[in-house]
Amino acid sequence: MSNKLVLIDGNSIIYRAFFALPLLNNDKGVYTNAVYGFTTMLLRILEEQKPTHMLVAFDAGKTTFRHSTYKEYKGGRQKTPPELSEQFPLVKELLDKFNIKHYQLDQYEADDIIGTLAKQGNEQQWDVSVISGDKDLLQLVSDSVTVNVTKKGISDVEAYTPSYLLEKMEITPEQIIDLKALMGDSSDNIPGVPGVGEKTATKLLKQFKTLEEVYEHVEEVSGKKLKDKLINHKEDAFMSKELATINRTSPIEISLEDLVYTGYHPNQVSTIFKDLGFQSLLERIGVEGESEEEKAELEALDFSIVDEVSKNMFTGEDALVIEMLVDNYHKTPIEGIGLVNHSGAYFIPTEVAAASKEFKTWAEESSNKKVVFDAKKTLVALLKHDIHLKGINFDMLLASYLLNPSENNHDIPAIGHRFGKKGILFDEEVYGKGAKMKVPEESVLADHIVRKTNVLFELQAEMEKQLEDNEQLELLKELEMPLALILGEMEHTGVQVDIDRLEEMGSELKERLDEIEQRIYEIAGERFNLNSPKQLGPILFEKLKLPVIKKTKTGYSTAADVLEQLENEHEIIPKILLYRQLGKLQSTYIEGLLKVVDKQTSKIHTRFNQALTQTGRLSSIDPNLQNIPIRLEEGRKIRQAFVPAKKDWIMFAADYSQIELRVLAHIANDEKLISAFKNDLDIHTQTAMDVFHVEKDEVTSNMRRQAKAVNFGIVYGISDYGLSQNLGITRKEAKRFIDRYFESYPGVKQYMEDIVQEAKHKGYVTTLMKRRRYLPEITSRNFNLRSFAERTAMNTPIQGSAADIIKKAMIDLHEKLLDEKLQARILLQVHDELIIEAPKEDVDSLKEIVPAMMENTVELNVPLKVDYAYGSSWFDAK
DNA sequence: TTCCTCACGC
DNA sequence: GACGTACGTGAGGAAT
Repeated sequence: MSNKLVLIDGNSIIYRAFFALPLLNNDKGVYTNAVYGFTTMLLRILEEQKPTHMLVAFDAGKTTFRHSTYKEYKGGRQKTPPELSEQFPLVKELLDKFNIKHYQLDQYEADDIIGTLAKQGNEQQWDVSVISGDKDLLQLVSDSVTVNVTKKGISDVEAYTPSYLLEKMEITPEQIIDLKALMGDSSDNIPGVPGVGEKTATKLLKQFKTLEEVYEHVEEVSGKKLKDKLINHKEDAFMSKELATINRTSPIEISLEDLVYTGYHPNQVSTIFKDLGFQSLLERIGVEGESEEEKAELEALDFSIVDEVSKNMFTGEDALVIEMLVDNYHKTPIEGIGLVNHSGAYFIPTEVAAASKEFKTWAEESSNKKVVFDAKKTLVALLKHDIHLKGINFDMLLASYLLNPSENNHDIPAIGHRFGKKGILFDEEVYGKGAKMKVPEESVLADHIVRKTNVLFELQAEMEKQLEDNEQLELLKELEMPLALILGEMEHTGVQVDIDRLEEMGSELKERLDEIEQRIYEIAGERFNLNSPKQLGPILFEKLKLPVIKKTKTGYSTAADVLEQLENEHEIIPKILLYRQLGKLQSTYIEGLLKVVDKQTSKIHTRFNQALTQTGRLSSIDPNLQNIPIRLEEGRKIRQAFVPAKKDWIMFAADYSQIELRVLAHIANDEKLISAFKNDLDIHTQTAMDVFHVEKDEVTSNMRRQAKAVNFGIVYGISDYGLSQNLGITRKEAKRFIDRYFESYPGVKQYMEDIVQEAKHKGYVTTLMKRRRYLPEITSRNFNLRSFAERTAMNTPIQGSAADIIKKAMIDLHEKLLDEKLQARILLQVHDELIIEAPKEDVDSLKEIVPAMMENTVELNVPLKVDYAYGSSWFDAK
């Protein structure tokens, strides 16, 4: 088998990579973009070329033998940026891990090392491949030496063989040197002959073959000016030739045999990849058995697998982890339980804990403090085993969320890594993912769970300290943690669903949908997949020749706002809109809800995600009960299926009226806005009066609609563009509305300006209850990123404070219902409203209690106002 | 699986 | 003047 030698021009590739890629850095703040680019290139070469011998050559230092010929050689170059310099040692370290030789030689450049070895390889008739970003190296091309030059960026190379070179540049490899001699090279400061560029040089070489020949026959050169220049700069030309010539007999101290390459060990490489933060490359090197390997590296952790729980395992300050493999803890079995405290670490198999009286006693005693990860999940999971967990003292999930909501991974291993705890694997590494996910054998499972519990135990103090520094400890302990328990109860209680009612609506819908669908096919003259915008687009805009209003990345847009503009153009449009509307009801709400109803109890148990949104709001999943239709009557009927769990009970719904705008009035301390709310005016009408400068009775419904959209925009932090889309007006008009709004409410304008400054100064904004949102992009030079951050700075204190308020109201109300010994219970929260179920006879009490608790939970300089209603279903509570 | 488009709520 | 524009969840189709 013939040998394959790969020679890489290290400097050239690293420079290319550095300038081609954005300035990435890893979690330690080390710049890695050039290393990353170099590594991707390296991996590709290893895969594609399968070298038997390999070397990466580097330039040695400032001066080379060429400087004695011409001291200006490479003069005028920009200094290498420090962000790049620091990456060279990293590349060399990386090469060591790959078992790839690298070499540099004093007074010589990488080119010369490569030239010398390429020549040796050529003589041995090896297959030689050179990789560089520099076309100078093309002089090395021969039948057995291929030179690969990176094209723009580093992702692609162009392989030069003698014939390709001839085709592309119309010259031979040897002539590359002559070409350089004539045209020079500004990047290396090689002078060449002034006025001779690539075109002229190529022409001359085609005619005379070599530089020497050119000068021997210089009289035959056509064009007087060119001739004169050649004659006048003869010395420059020959010096340039000398400079451009790669030395193929450098005094290197290595031989071809030293370059033997036998492959790398993925584990050795994976360590440095992890240090550098090259997660995406780990897979590429096939670190499959990573969990096994990694585990071997983890320090052993002592723990016992418990077969009987005993009192003396507990200290009264214990970390507890309830492990489940699937996120839906309402219907997922517990895989095992971890317990760590000052005196020991334990793995308790689920059935051992479930059967243990000792465990239940410990768990239910509130004076036993528990450190947990995700109090709500822990609580709900144990409730299913009839264990009522009390005494939760710290919730790491919520703590991590409060410290930085923009962190999107809050599981224990991720938090552990962020806080420098390395002795832990990610769940995915232990359990696998997707179809390959499975429970490992008990010893592996137990080890992983105990490690997690250990991280939890060890990090509590540090995280509390950080929260304390941020003045957020109260937010955690007095707001989010108590709320978690209430949410847990709400989820566990669930909402009763009238399945028959849903199915009835479903079959009605099905009939109507079938009918509309058939009618649409008739009008279109063909059958197609109506749910596919990709298929619908051509039908509407090609076959029926409707005007194209908007395009998406993949074709014509058929979104509702587009179709609405075409409503009167063709009879098919309203039918499609109706089909979409009803189809949504059918698939998401009827079928979707039926899928998640507990067949035994006919109840739905959503999960409120308390550690997700950037503003502090909750979200609801599996199913989402925060987006049940209400705007259109047809959809609103879905709410008829949400009913009280018990006979003679009612649904009671209470919602804050304009809570965000009231919060804005308070935070901005805007006199006009405050007085509008103090006088309990219709805020949209008031805004219309102020923006359009009209009296109350002159406000038309259209003016009010526009004013409402402006208020909406203020609350949600949308841009002039967003407002223009909302109102179907131009961006300029939208901007005028916003300007007028600010003229009317100078306090609001001042607040908006101040909060942006504050965000720039501190790097974050806060809410009423000290929730934080970091906005690093507020200082970005990118207009979009910065604008977005600015709008976020304005909006988050408003939305976030409103979220704080309703959260506190839930705690107050929950406590009050207990105090009053009412059976009423909160079922759902939908951002500004609470859904409660209660016995009929509690209604009078609720009418008093609920608004009172919600309105008085905080005191602002405007009143909070709560509206309420009740009835025999959620639909009727309107 | 993952991405895109669409649609529902606040 | 560019850029791509409140936050969420979920369904279905299409490309991988």
